[in-house]
Amino acid sequence: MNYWLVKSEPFVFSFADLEREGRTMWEGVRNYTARNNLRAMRNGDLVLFYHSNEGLEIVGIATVIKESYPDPTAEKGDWSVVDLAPVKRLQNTVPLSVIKATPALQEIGLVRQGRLSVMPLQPEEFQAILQMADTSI
DNA sequence: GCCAACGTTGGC
DNA sequence: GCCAACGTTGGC
Repeated sequence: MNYWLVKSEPFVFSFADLEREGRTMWEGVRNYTARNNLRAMRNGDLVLFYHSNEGLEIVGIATVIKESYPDPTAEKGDWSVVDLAPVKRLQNTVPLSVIKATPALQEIGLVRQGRLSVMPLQPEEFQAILQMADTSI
């Protein structure tokens, strides 16, 4: 089991959209590091869902339901997508400001590499965030 | 709206 | 292969 975090601008695609649609193809990643992270995802991995630009907080948990395949929206280049489904909304959302103020979370990509849109999480980071969210799987 | 961080592109 | 110029992301 691996743990991940993905970012989405909620006015483009929000966690509520994911819940409404039941599943989604995580398309449009055009960064090699992020793409390689998508390719390392396995069915059943858990994915925290972060709202960037607006909200600036982790709002929910998703899971990988289809491992990487070629991005049909890519006109050129070697890009990948995975399919995600919602697991549950967090009881309490976890804001970036709180994450930044939490010593145990100083190493996560959200803090260290602000622009990366798909990043791995250490199991203990994932668990710490769930605890802060008062949420269990 | 600004700007820092960082990735990509292209000239040499 | 280096590096300057440029584009994009995303927090503030």
